[in-house]
Amino acid sequence: MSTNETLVHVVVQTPAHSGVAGALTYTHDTALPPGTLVRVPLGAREVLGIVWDANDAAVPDGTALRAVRGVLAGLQPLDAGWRRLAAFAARYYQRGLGEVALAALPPLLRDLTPEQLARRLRRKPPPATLAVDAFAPTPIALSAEQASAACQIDAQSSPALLFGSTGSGKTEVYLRSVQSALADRPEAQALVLVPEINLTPQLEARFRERFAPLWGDAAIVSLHSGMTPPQRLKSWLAGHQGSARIVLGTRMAIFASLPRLALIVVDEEHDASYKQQEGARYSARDLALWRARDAGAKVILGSATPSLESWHASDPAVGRYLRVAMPSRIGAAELPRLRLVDMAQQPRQTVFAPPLLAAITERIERGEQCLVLLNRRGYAPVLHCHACGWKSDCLHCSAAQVFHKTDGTLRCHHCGAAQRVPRACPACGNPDIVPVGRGTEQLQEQLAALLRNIITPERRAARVARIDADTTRARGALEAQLAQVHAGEIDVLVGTQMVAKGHDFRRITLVAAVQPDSALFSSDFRAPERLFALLTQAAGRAGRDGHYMRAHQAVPELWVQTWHPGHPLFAALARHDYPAFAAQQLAEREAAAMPPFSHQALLRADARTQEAAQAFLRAAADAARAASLPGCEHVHLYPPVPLAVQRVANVERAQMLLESSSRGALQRLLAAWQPLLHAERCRHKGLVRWLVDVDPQAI
DNA sequence: AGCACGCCGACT
DNA sequence: GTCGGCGTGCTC
Repeated sequence: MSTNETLVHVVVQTPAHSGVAGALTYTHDTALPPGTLVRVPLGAREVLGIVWDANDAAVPDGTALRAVRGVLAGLQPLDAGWRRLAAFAARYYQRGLGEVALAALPPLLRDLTPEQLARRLRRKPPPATLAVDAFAPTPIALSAEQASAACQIDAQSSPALLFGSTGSGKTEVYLRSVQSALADRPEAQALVLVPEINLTPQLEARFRERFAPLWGDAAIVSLHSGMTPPQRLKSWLAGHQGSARIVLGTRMAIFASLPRLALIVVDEEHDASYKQQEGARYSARDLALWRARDAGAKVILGSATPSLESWHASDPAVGRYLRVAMPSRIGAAELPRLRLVDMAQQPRQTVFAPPLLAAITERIERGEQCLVLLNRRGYAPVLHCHACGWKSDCLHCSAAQVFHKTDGTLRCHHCGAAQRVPRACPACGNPDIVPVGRGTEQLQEQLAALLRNIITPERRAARVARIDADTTRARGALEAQLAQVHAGEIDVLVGTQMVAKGHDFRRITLVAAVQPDSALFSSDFRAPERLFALLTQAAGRAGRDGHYMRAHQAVPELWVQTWHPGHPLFAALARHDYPAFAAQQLAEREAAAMPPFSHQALLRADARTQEAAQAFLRAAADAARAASLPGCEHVHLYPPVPLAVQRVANVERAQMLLESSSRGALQRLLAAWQPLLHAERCRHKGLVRWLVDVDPQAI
């Protein structure tokens, strides 16, 4: 190394399982500030890297240092706040720093040479399309509740939990908060997270309408995985360079580079989609709280059915978050009335109980719309041969292949394997194989048959449509289908939970959940919480438009078919009493020392055989105890168990639950365990991989 | 994870 | 003779 060369520490995308965990050391002819993006040689490749603070980078011995190949000049270095966020996420979720930091950048940036990036940056003159002569945004009159909520949130610096029932106008409060956070500080930025890609367009339209006249069209950008790589890079750069003042996005947007972050909004904060389920298994909601605190920004979590974690944190006795309630629907719209159908009182094999069918019919005849929910795609979850007992089991997974009648296939929803439906039983040749159970396809078919003689006020036959992941696979398909519903061309909409979230259907007055019971007695302790949220959300689709409801003298209803009408969950649901439901659930959780009264992590192992997977987990636990790792005595290690779907794509899966009353102890154990797990891995052949899931959202 | 190097079967 | 199968092993 010549005297004018200096060492730089660079993180690159090295996987957690490789030996290289932290930063690698390179040479460069000048010092580079931390956060600078560089191209460096790595083995035979040249990869993107981020110059990192040099704290404790292990000085390599023996290996010859290589030189930085190029610097992505023209880009401000990623600031210290962003680097702290990446470092925290890597540490907390037990992944490599390089893996987390590089995955947080737009993919296109990883592939561009410095020259290509420079060209891209040059191509974009700052679009000063500020619509000076546009109308100032019409100040919408807030309801007293909204005004009070906005005011309370403004006055506090602690995180706010905006507890507002569906249709209470939470979005308007977000808009006000964004406005007040950005109005006085010309550089300040806001980040708004939504659970699903589907929800970004309507939210973006709302924000654009309000703020484009103030700050220009370029001030609002979206960031989610549905965008093309160039679009994503463009939005990311806009946030990084400060030209975007409002970034709307899904969970990945929590890692956007926002040097002047002043506010983070997490809409529908209870939604499970905020938890990443592969790679670094982060919770964007939890990171939002961390990032806001670190950046000195305000954070607002919004939900009609908050997660019990957030609800507990906002308990005045706990006082970590400020709880702000908005119980009323705006426009004097009523909350739906709950109609429970006791399936024990219905004829055997009932799909639609007669009173429900009558209610749906009545609504159609009045020109209103209905939404029917069933959380199962396809026609039937399994095909069965009564002659020999054959079932349409997937060859590669411990699950049945689902019968899709529309395209005549059997499909495994776990590994994706698909095949044509056999004409006869593959085992015994019996031509009479029958579908067992029901999916959305079948529901749509049966409803269409049951309603075929029903005539709408426009004197046409009733129409039943279906929206689920299968009908919305094509680009723009969901928008097209929603437009049909809005145009009144559809009378009954059958769908999975994807239609229960967020969308505004003005003419839907009845929502029905036909088969929600499985969640009542699930082994997952969060299942009731999720069911309550789903049914509340679904009910929220009905009767949102007070004007429409009054004009039609319509009463919004939520119908639930159940074998357990006496279940306390339904009593709370009927009263729209989330606080009572939450109090009862929290009491149970506290008694059983479950989250939020304890902290959990999962150690999962995937192997060729279930025995190998469990053997690895047992050996890992033994190693931890033998080494009496820090935190070990305060963490309970449960015995390894197979996952609910034990085998997927010919890989056997097992997991071990770790539980502790101390988050710190759990974190210390996991960190100290990491090297032992790496070492243990080599001794277990047949082991495919292992991974850690901190704060798992399902166990 | 990539991407090498490395040692054995069916093709121009 | 070589194109290519995927088994180990390394990346500052």
